[in-house]
Amino acid sequence: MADVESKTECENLPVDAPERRRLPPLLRRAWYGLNQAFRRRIVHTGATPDQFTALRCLLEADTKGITQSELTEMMSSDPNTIASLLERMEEAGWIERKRHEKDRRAYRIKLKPAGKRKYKELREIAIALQTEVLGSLPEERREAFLEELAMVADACRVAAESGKRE
Amino acid sequence: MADVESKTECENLPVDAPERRRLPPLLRRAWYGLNQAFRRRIVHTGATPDQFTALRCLLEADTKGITQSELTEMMSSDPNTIASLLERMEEAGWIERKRHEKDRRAYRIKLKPAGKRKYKELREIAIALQTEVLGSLPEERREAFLEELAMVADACRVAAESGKRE
DNA sequence: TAAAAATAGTACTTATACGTATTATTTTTC
DNA sequence: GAAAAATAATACGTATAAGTACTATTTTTA
Repeated sequence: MADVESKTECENLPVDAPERRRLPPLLRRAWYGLNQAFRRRIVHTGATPDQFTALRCLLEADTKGITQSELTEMMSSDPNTIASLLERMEEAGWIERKRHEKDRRAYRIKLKPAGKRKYKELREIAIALQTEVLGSLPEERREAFLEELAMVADACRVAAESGKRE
Repeated sequence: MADVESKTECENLPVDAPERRRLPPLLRRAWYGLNQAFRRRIVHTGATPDQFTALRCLLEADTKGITQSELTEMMSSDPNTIASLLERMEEAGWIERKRHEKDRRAYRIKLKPAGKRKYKELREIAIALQTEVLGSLPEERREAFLEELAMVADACRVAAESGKRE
């Protein structure tokens, strides 16, 4: 792995040297910052960032209603986390869970009208924030950046899956 | 269906259309995936990803020892979270907290030898993972990507700070 | 088709995120 | 220089992340 002489000057430093930009701290800063900003902007609605993410996934999914497993996958999350998330959302009256007609182990999660209204309310705020944050990049770089971020995100998922049960 | 004139075809879709790449889900996927992968690879060491982050910050900081507030800032975290994190790390014998000699409200957090050893052990694994994930990008794009991610991360922090107490 | 393996979801646990309130101390202000 | 404001850390509460173990059900396999 140790190559390089003639590239940029940082290439001779270890990948985790404090002087270099490092992926994990940057991802952490970006995600925590975005999440905090969003939480603070929506606290008056009674929703949390994760609840918004769940509402979005449900709205964009099949109208028949997806299962908790499918939502877990869509949210890059964990079955336990999703179960308690949905429990609170059901109490709030935003969703309902009905037994799957083909597989009685599973539920179909469906958005209720109150959930759709809540989503619309939150979406405006989310779009404004996203636009604000992406505005920090030159416009001609935005699509390429998202493309590269998608590649990195996929690589992270692959790394996570590979270590699953060893 | 509104279609395109001058830009790329996606530019007429709302920024949050499911067909487009969207910053928040991508950041979520990347961060959660990276964190999960790292957690699974270090579980045998008895440490968690956040504990590693704290160890790294402490090691790279002033040898006199930083305060909890400073660590909170460095980790983009919260004073409460840091307090309980450090409590566990102190029990594990990796750090110690001494009263600050100038400001008796504050502590100086110092790495103990066991903490330094633990960090060295974890660092190898962290570097391998980071290299693996960044390897998903063409080499000539990596520095620019990190640069742009830093800009986005800063914008996220600014957005989070601006909504702090309103 | 009966036993084994896989899957959907829950219960319980620990770690983290972060909000509000409180205490101890320092800094600011009048 | 004393009261007011700010700051460092803690206590307590709720939400989320994710692991292990468990139940109920479905699918696979022998």
